[in-house]
Amino acid sequence: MPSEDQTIEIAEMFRLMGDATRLRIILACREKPAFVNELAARLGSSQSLISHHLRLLRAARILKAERHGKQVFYSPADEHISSMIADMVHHVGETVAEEADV
Amino acid sequence: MPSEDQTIEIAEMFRLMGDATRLRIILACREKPAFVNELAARLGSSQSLISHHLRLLRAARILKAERHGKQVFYSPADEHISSMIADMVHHVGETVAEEADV
DNA sequence: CAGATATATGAACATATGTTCATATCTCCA
DNA sequence: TGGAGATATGAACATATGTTCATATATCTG
Repeated sequence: MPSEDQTIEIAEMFRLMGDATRLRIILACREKPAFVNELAARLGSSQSLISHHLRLLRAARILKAERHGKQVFYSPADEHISSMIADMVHHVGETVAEEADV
Repeated sequence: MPSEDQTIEIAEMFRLMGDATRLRIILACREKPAFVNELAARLGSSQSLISHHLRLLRAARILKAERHGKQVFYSPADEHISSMIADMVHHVGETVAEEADV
């Protein structure tokens, strides 16, 4: 059993992944790391919204940022988190398949 | 890449795990499945609060409920989700250890 | 340096969410 | 059947959160 502090930290991690917009950003970076404007375009969201969320994901070390001139390049920072999301993707895919079988 | 619907479903799963009270309930059931009143006592929360959260966890098939007379027994329903949480517990434990090393 | 481009940030707002309190529902037993 | 115990549920409330708009900051180029 995790400590109380760890429990809160774990919940915070899950909470960050628990918003569709943020999850899309993580998935997008997983598929192909990109600059902020590219992410905004790919996800069809405003630059401001993406940037606000990127800040949270960066602070939680889920994504990392590298500046290249005027642009900032975002990519997965935490492979463990990243593979956990992949695992959940797999899980949901399976669950849907099971339900379809019935 | 998951579909839009799947993305929302995945986010919803993470969101459910992203609240400290709910996470504590899941962890408690993982450690030792129990009746509602036991869970409330172990977590030091009100029966009402626990029950509200149990409803969400049950609906998401993260926990399952079995009635035994007047009491209702809750235990993990989804082993995959359960092991994913265990994985996150491990992850946070490691991260803390790494930071301590520095 | 001035302007343009890319990103970050702050304020404001509407909505979602967790918690509490009161009460309903269900189950057992005298 | 009536009452007590265990759980579920609804309303109300305070707070947290996601989004937008406006604007600041940073970087490059002429």
